[in-house]
Amino acid sequence: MRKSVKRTYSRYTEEAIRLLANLIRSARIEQKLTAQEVADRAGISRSMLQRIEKADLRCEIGAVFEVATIVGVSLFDTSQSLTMIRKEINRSNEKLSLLPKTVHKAHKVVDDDF
Amino acid sequence: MRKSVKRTYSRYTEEAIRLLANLIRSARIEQKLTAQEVADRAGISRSMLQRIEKADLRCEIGAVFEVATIVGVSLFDTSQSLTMIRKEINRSNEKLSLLPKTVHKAHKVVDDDF
DNA sequence: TGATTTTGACCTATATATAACCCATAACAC
DNA sequence: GTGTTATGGGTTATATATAGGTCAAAATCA
Repeated sequence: MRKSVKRTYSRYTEEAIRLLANLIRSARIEQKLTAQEVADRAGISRSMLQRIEKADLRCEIGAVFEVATIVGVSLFDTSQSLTMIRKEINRSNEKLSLLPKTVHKAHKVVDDDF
Repeated sequence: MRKSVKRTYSRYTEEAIRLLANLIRSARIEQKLTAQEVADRAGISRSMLQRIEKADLRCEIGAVFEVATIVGVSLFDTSQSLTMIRKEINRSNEKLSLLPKTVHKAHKVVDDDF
């Protein structure tokens, strides 16, 4: 079953996406690309691009990132290139392999006997 | 009407989201937070968090960013704080106000009369 | 100015994502 | 080792996002 979904977001989340949306729109206009053009290239509908540029929080992250890539907005400042981002992925994979696989909370050792 | 959606993504998009997913999982485990805990805090289901950590491209960007925020992964290197990100938003708003509102392609001046 | 194009805001039918289960197994703590 | 919890991988009913369309208004350009 599914409950009706009503999300809340932190201020930081909202504004981060707001910034990303603004950057995307700026970049598109600077490059004189029509909304329809970008939508076509990204494989999405124009109405979807509208939502992305309006910072709609419920857009698919893949669609948003794809549009960002198309208009030239880099997602990670540290890694604007594919090779850079791959290095970062490798680093994170190494790190993950060293970390425990699961997180365990302390047993609920019923310590209430005093 | 709606056509069946089959998306394609650039390599860069895929790997950027892969990196983000890895960073999220690392951060969660480092902080000894259970998947269920993070999901609850983010207001999403555990299965959704699983998809986020597996770099599923079709997750809502709001949910992904919210989880990132919760476990402490900064979205923009340049702006880890709310005040910083707001400055960036202001800058982008100024920029947008200076840009043309729409993009126009050259008229298809039917120049085929020669 | 007028011609042309882009955009924003709707709407609808349908494909799809989602929450909430379940279960088996893995991982950890002791 | 045992006991406990976390996780991965499914399934299902339903809420919701999506593509695709329309229309009017705004913006650009000659």
